[in-house]
Formats: sequence, C-alpha cells, structure tokens
Amino acid sequence: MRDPAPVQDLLDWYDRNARRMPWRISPSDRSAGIRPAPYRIWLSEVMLQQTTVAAVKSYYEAFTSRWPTVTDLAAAEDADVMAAWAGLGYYARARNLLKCARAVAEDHAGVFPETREGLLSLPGIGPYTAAAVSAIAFDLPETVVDGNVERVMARLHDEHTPLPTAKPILTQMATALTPQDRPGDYAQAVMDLGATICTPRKPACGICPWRTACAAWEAGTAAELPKKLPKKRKPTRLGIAYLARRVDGAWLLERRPDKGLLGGMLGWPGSDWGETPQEDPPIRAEWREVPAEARHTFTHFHLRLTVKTALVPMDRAPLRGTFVESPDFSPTDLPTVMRKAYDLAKDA
DNA sequence: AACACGTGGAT
DNA sequence: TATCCAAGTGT
Repeated sequence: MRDPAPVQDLLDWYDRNARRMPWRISPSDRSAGIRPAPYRIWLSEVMLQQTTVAAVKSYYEAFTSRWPTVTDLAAAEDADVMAAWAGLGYYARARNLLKCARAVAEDHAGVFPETREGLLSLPGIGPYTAAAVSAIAFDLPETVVDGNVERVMARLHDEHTPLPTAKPILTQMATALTPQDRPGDYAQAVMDLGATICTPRKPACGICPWRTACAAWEAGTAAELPKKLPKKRKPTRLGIAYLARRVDGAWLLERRPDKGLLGGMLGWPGSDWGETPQEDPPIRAEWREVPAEARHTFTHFHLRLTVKTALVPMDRAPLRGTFVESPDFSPTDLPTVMRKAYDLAKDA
C-alpha cells in the first residue's frame, strides 16, 4: 500500500504558492486566525461555479462594491442584479443568488448558517458550495469536491472509472484525506494544485508536492485521467431576433421568463429557436435583414441568429416588449448572445 | 439519472 | 474551425 498523500506537504506548498485572489484574505491575516466574511466567500464560490477565476474577478469587484453585505444584496432590484451578472453566464445562478440573499436576510437575520446542512438548504448552494463556505469561511472539516479535486483524486489513486460514474469513489477518496487542522486552507490548496500543477493537459508532475504519493505518476497515466464518458454533439438551431429602434432612439426590449435559457435576462424579441423559425415580429414595421448572422454556442446547441432591424415612429405600439429610452439602455446589460445581435445591428 | 443551463480562453 | 474546459446546481 502506498503512503497516504502527505497533507502537510500540500499545506506547506500552499503557504508558499497560494494564488492571490480578491476574495482571499492576506496570508498575514490568515495566520493571525482571521477569517474571510461568509458573504464574500459565498458570492465568489457561486460566481466560480463552472467559471474561470479570470472571468469572475471584475464581476466580484463590481458586486462587492455595489452590494457590500448580504443585506444590501437582498434589498437590490432584480433587474439591477441580472444586469450586473450579464455576460457571466448560467443566469439561474443570479436568480438563486438573490433568492439566497433574501432568505439569509429574512429567515436568518442576515447571518449565513454556519453548518453544511444549513447552507445546503439555501437556493443555489449545492454540495460543493456548502462544503466550500463551511471550510473556507468557518474552517469546518468539510470536503470540497469540484472538478479539480476529482482530477487530483483520480490521478492520486490511478482511478480509471470514467466520470460521472466515478464521482462517489472520488468523493470518498477526498473525504478520507480532509484534515481536522486547517481544513479551509486544505480545501483551497487542493483546488490550487489542480488549477496550477495537476492541470487537465500537460500536468506539471515534476514540481508536484504529491508526486511521490501519486499512483498515476508511478503508472505514467496522469495525463489521461480522469476518464470521461464521451459527450453528445451539439445540434444547430436557427432563430430570428428583431431589433426595433424608435425615432427617438429607444430600443424595443423584452424581459425573458424566469425559467429556461437566459431566464430573467433582458433580450431582443424574437422567434423560437429551432429547425425552422417562424416570422414573429414584435411590432408592425418594415423589417430589414442584416447581411450577417449572429453565431453563438450554448452548452447544448449552436445558434445561428438572423438579425432584423426596423425604424419605427413614436406613436406605434409594440405587440410584445417595452421601449427602453436610449439613456437607460446599455448593451452590457444583455447576455452575450443578445449583445452579439446588437453589435451587428448598431452599425447596419 | 440524465439533461438543461453560458461564456471566453486555450489548444 | 472544433473541442475541451472552468471552484456545479436544479429538476
């Protein structure tokens, strides 16, 4: 039997190599026993779900500047939060972020529950985020299992069972390693290891603090783990977006329903997205087709969006949507696919 | 259990 | 250009 992975070696490595991030407190504060605010850890962890650190940074700064506490966020307007989240993707996160903030404000006196179970009961907090907040904000010995941890465990144990089947096995391996001492630093250390050394491609095994404990290193299989089941290929859907500009410069926009794709976000009125989209203009006008399509790829399909524009008089009422006056409209409030359509229309 | 749910960067 | 991938959750 191989020696267990040397947890202390990883913590030592982390003390020397911890990445600086806006939501992390300074090493000196940390060694003084100061903990980060649960609100900030929760916010950062929700933003980091399936999202890169680089993409999150500016959004995190904007949110914490504008809404410094969970109570502030709970009091925000839905539209303001959705606009601030625009471009970050997975918009259910923003809807659940608000639900969660309001639940904490109203049901918990503005204080986050300090147990994994309590956190798990809140909207948008699943097994990963509950463990991450417990460990990082409260220094509780909970086990975080994200994509990094899965990869590190698969390699450490040379586990060839493909994901997602392997998930319970990898979770068990991770749980067995979680220390009682400094569990918060340990959680971040494993994830940093996965993000910087035990990377998906070309892992830097030569400088890995766990190399000598790693079964995949010994077997020469690190780069091919974890195994994953093959993905289905994405179909292509077609659609039409209608960008109506009133003569005073106002744009015709529509709030999308809360459920489903881009739920709760602002967008251009349009057809359904499918095999053969039907014409469905939101206002009577002379529509002109922009001579290029907006192409966008979602998680599970490609979209080719035909963009149509029209100039309409002041007294014409729309069938759907609401005119937003020019000073109140910012394309940065739109999800990316809608901003692409705008970019094509504005100089057409 | 399997699928829906965004985006941008790297290769 | 195509594919993969990133600190997952809800249904």
